[in-house]
Amino acid sequence: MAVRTRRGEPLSLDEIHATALRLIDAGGAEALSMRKLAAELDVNPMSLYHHVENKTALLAGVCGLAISQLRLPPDDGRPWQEQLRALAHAYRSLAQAHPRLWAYVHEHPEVVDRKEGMGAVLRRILHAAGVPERDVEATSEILYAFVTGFVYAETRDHLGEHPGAEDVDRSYEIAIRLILAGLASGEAFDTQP
Amino acid sequence: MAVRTRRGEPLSLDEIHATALRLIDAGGAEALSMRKLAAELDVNPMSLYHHVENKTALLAGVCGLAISQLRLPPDDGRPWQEQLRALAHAYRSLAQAHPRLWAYVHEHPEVVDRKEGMGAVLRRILHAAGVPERDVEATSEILYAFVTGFVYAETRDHLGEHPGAEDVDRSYEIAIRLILAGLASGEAFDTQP
DNA sequence: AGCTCCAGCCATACGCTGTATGGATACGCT
DNA sequence: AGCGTATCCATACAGCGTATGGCTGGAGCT
Repeated sequence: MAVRTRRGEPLSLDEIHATALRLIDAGGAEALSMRKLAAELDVNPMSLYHHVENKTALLAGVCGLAISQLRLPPDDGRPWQEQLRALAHAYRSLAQAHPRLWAYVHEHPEVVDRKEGMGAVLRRILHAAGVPERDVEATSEILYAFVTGFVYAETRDHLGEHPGAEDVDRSYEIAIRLILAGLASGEAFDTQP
Repeated sequence: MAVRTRRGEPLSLDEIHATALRLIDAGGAEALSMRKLAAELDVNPMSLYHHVENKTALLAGVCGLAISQLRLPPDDGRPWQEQLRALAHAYRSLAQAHPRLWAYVHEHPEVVDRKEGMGAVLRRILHAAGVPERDVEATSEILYAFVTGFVYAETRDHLGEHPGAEDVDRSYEIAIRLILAGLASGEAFDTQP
């Protein structure tokens, strides 16, 4: 079952994912090529294809690995405002841990299943916030878009230059409060009963 | 000055931009290649480089052409809410006119100068909305991120399947109202004087 | 008229990409 | 002993952006 490889140990999927993530962190997803990855692993490029279907599957795997790190806030008794803050914070932390990978995620939203995990928690919170039932789904999509839009822009800028973490955090605070106040007002949902 | 070309007329930058936009509308920016574009124009690939520095410059040109279509709402006396709606609407219309090109714009924000046009109008409106001076800049960036995030998601989904334009417009209405209510509340800006 | 200049166009080539195809190797199992 | 199979590798193909350099033929000048 084992073939004498030019390196010691045979390849493993985890090792592939880990090195791919390293390369992406260093140079972005567009700097990742199967050949460079193979070189990094001291392996023939084609060997990768025995562990991974193709490059997009590889990238999906790496993204899934990162997403699985997301720690969703539990449904404790805290007010919905705090729970929403916690959820946004968890998402933002994830993005900040691997900004370049997250750029890829933003550009390929299909790798993250919004129906799962995150989406459910978000809908629960919106329900608690008094959003009318028929608008919970749409509002969930909207807030997801707002947060991803903000975090995308933030991580992008952050890669370029460092404008002072204080300003950034203040911006983040303003953004969150805008959303909370908008939700709390209830003015967004009263077109017809 | 003119060389017998394999087609009749010599190439022009406008013609290049127009056909590039057509190809992008049809298959997205990633389906645009210099060779395909040249074939479409019945010209040798290298001929393009006498009118365009390279591919990214070409894409920037096409984007700029689209962006120049943006009709910024004038500073009439209307309340800031309506002006903000108008601005968002203008932006959204632009994206909907060329969704696939806009996907590229979202993924390469550097092609659009936020300091210019759009940004100035947005800051003016926020000022009228009573946003404290020191937070106008940050809030402008935030709203820009919110709107682009929403429009990006919307145009993306819209490319996949057609979930009914009514739902989409209702979502858009909710999103706008969320922002307006959040701004109107003033709760986002009272950390310290 | 003859000259140069050069804008516009094209042919060739290089290094890069993802991956289809098929062959080599070496272990576990019967 | 021999087979199945998991893993790895060599070669090759089509496509990409573009560097380099050569051709052509009108414009402008002497």
